[in-house]
Amino acid sequence: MKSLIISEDGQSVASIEIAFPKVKAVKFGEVVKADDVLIWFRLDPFKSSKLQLDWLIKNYKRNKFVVLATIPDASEAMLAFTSGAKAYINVYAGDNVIRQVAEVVASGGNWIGEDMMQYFLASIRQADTIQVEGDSVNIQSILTEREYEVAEVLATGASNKLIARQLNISERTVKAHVTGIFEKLGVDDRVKLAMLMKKA
Amino acid sequence: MKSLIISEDGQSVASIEIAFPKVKAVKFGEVVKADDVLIWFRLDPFKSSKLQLDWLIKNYKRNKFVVLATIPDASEAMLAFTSGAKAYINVYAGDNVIRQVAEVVASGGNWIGEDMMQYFLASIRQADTIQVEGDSVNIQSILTEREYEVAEVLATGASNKLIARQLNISERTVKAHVTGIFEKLGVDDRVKLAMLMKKA
DNA sequence: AAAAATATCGTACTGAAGTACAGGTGGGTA
DNA sequence: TACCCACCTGTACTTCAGTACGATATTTTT
Repeated sequence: MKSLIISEDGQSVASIEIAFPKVKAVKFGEVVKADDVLIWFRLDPFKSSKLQLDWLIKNYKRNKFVVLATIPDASEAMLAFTSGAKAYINVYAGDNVIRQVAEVVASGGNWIGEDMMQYFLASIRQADTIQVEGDSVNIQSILTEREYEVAEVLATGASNKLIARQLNISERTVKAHVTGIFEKLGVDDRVKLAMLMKKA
Repeated sequence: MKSLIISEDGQSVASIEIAFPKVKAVKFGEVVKADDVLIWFRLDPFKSSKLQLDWLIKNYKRNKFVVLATIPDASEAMLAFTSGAKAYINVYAGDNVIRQVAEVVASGGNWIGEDMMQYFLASIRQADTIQVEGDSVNIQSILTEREYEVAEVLATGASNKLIARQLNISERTVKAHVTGIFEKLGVDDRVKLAMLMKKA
């Protein structure tokens, strides 16, 4: 897979040059028609990340791309990934990292650095925990198995009747579980419970 | 970095053998003291993933590890990553992927397949968008200002009465807005709305 | 200027949510 | 054995959510 650098000023990136001596570089705004080309997109730190990415995905719909950040930042990374980036790396990453990322992306993977990984995990873990006296406690561990099942279905927006049907118990029993859950988690209505349960 | 395979029966894994001919394999339960060794941990599909991973991180605290799954599954992957795995791949992955993963992990990265990436993003993505005829549309842009305000307060778990007090309008008006919101977003109860509004 | 969208509020109704009394069974532990 | 816990169910009640009619006033769009 060939590589193409896109940056504000059309300048190249040293480490990519080392990894792929034949790499070309174009200015932000230029559109080069070429499938099967991996884009290395260098974000201009002085312009809106969102606008730059919007332009990229609009004009390079078919291409896989990697975002190069001058000052890596979790929320910018999130934006990059949700825009479809296959990797988000520091523009000063070494050529070995560049080669690695290129390989990973070419074979369908995503490259994620340790920081971003922590960020991802923190966001997801959070969804499943509540704060009890300062400690974050796993919801699953303080609910009984059945209660957790009820909570899971409830969090999809299901009514008590639906939950009952889904778990093959009476609506009354569902209510009993729900009440138990409320007490344990310290909430008083199903919306708050759903928010606590929210994962995906 | 050396490699070590750990599996239920102590059997090796073909593609890893190809990638790293000198790889050793030990049975689940055995503890081999060795720093700077990358563990390839093959999960037994017939036993609890959690218990297996708990054992691993207890006995191989210092080692980086990659989880090999027989039947890859998002929640198992989540478990693997939250347990500290650097990658989660199919046990039948080719030797090229194995080599790649080893490199990525050795240099401090995490390897994530496309499916898992989607799962991650779905969990974290600003839940501020909904799918309308395939496109993801920003909720804020399709609700009126007032409706969005109502939706925001509602998503904190507030009752209609509370929302009314908070926005200085009557409960009846809140209901009117809520009904309007439901229609626009295609939901029929406040729990589902709250889920749409929930941010990471 | 007419039409459409927005924001506000009223009454009345149905059905669901949530709680307050109950009660029963089975499994594990002190 | 006695007790606790998880799980299940019932009736009855109050409160809330959501909808179905309704309405008026203001602003924006056509």
